[in-house]
Amino acid sequence: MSVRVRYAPSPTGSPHVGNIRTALFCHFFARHHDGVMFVRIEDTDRARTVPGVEQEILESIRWAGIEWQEGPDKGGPFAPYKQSERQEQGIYQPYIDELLNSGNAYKAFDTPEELDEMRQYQQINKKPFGYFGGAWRDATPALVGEAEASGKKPVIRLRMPRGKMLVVNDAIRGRVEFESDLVDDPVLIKADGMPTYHFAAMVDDHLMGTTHVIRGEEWISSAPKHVWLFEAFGWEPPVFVHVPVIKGKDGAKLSKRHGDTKMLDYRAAGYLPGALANFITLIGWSPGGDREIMSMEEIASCFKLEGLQPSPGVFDADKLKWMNGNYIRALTPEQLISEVSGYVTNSEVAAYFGSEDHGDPLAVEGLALLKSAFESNPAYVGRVLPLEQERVTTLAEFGPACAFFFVDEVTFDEKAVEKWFVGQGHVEALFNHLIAGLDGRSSISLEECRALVQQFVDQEGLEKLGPAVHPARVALTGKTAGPGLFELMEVLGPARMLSRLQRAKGMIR
RNA sequence: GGCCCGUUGGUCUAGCGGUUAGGACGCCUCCCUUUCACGGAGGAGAUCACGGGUUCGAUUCCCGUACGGGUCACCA
Repeated sequence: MSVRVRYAPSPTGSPHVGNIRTALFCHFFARHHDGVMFVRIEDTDRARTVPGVEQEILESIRWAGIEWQEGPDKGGPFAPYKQSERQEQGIYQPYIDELLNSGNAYKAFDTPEELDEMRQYQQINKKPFGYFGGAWRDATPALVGEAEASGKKPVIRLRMPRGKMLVVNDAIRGRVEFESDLVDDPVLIKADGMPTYHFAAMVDDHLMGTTHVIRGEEWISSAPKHVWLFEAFGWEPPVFVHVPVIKGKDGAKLSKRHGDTKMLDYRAAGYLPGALANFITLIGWSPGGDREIMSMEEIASCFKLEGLQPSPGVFDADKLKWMNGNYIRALTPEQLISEVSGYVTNSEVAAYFGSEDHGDPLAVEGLALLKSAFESNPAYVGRVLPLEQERVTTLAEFGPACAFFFVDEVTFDEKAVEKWFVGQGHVEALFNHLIAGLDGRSSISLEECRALVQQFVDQEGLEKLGPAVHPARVALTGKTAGPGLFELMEVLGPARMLSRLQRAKGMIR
């Protein structure tokens, strides 16, 4: 039987890295088995559905490099792939009727207030919480008829069995047992007529031929309800795969408090999708052995359920940065240019670094400089970028790192000026030497730059390059750290260097 | 609180009865070198949560305990 997995997000909030990791697992599993991955939108809660989120979900998984064959955006043999539409088409009706007729479901007319009271009572008396019968599980037909006649809108609940051991076969944990007496009767159809997750997802999983249900660990405690539903229908259940949650540095479930959690925030922050996808699939999954940096293809080819971990993992932002730097360094010059130009023109980037949570004026400024340089002098940018490639860990860092290439007047670092412009007797002579060598030229090669500096070193009888290189770098960039001096000189060109050198001369003390 | 799941250096992990417990991030040292970074070579850091078994032998198997997590909605 060929594998069919579903990614079934609920459009109630922006997808975060945990959600996307689940989607990644679905994708790799399906691809590994040449199976099908489909997306199904679980929007049965009308009140909590947030407009636009469905698009964000699709955009997030698309950016992550996930491929799906069927979904709300592309249709498929089991369309529609949105539960609200399936409900409108009456797809769930015959199944709830079937359950009602077989006695596996019943109508309950409790009011929310009555249920509240019940829960309070259970809490005070230290009883298990939940609907274990209430007033309606065993109500007489007469009573039900009466309630119906009075116009009350009931919910429909699943009648869980009593005195039975419910077994969930989890692909990661093996056999997990639940005493049925401790599992309460879940609502299948709400009073407004909409199905709940418990009902719609299981019916759809069956109807859509789902072979494996890959979902978050938070579902494991309701899994016995799902298993029973399949049994009540006489259907073959799918294989359940409950993947562990992702935690923040403090050990609590990843949330907004931990900084970025929205998937697309990482795009705005300058992460490459391949790096992010690589990194998050390694939380809770391992190919075995030492492999870490892997392309989507590589992961798909060796992805096995056995590599999935049962315990939660912590999201280590430092390691993500390292991995992203790795991916940036692996970019060809052409890829580098296209990645960065796409990045700086993305409006969500400026918004991200301008926001209160991630405010970073230096990034905003540097990225704006980069963006306008792309417009005015793309060839120059193309030469600048490779010089910083191995020095950044995110696309955003190209902004501040490259800024000195694009400004008319560099910003001098106080300490750098202090160290190299003060009390260094040879610096003025150095600058004059460079100015003389640069004057009148339209361009200069890396080797010519080296020769020019070397010439001064020889003239002055200096033992090392340092005393010439360091002041020159500060004069040209304002900083003590950056690309190799000769590389940066070549790209900067004579004209820019001349004006910087002149200005720096005035700062010698 | 009930039920369920988990527990290898700070973090992600390899391991699947016998290993000097391996790798990666981070940290430190050194090398390379015109700085930073990259790269390279080392280092510190784990009584494999604890206590009992099983076994000739347990990080690996079983049972408790502790700790952590998940879940107890007409939310998913």
